[in-house]
Amino acid sequence: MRLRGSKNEWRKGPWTHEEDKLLTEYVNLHGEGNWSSVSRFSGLNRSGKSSRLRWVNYLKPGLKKGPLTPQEEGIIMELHAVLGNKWSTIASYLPGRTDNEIKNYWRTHFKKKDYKSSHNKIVENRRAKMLSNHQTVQDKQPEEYDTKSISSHAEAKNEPGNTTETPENKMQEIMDLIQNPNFEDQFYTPSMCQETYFPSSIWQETAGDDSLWVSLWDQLDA
DNA sequence: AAAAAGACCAACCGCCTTCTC
DNA sequence: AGAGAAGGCGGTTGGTCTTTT
Repeated sequence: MRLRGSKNEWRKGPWTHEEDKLLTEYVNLHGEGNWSSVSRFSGLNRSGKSSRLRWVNYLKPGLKKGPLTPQEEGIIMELHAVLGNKWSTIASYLPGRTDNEIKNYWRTHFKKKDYKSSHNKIVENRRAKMLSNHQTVQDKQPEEYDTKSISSHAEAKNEPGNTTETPENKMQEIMDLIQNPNFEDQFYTPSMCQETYFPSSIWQETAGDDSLWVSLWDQLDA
């Protein structure tokens, strides 16, 4: 059994330059992880949690500073329409951006009343089309994919009750697939920041005729 | 010029999952 | 196997800056 951490009161509030320096030195020396050891080895009076957060959201090399680009906004919008508030997942498709940053951005920009109705329409539209396309893929084109394909993945799961044909279950299944690492390997383009950043099998047919997206980006750019 | 409102963002909190012993 | 620690995540808060009235 590991020893409990000390009961000392951790410092809270904004980080100082000196604390940032100590944390950076610690990570450069010991690498990321072992956050609970930060205070012991660096002299910082910060909790491991706080240290990790500071590093991940602010100090980590490669983080982008400055406003999000229109492309990044678009990715956030679309991924949120599919994934919901899975900020860390969304952030994983935006190199240099953190989940906290995206979460903050979403709250201040897309949660506005003006955007809400548009976004809701997109969500509904996407989900409806995803469900219908997913069915088409399963019914008509299983041979198009290898062992990581949608149909084989569903079979491999072999979960009792996953054949229940409710929209909720189907949506859940699709979301499980999208979040599956193998699924990403199979269907996502190398760079999620390029023109196509969605699994082609599901999105291809919906992208072309979806005028909602175009009008939305026009609104955002206005 | 000053107060109020809104926007932005760093950081904390609590819960859940994973890991270690 | 189970308890506790550690890590990770999403929600929320509160302080600061900017814009509006």
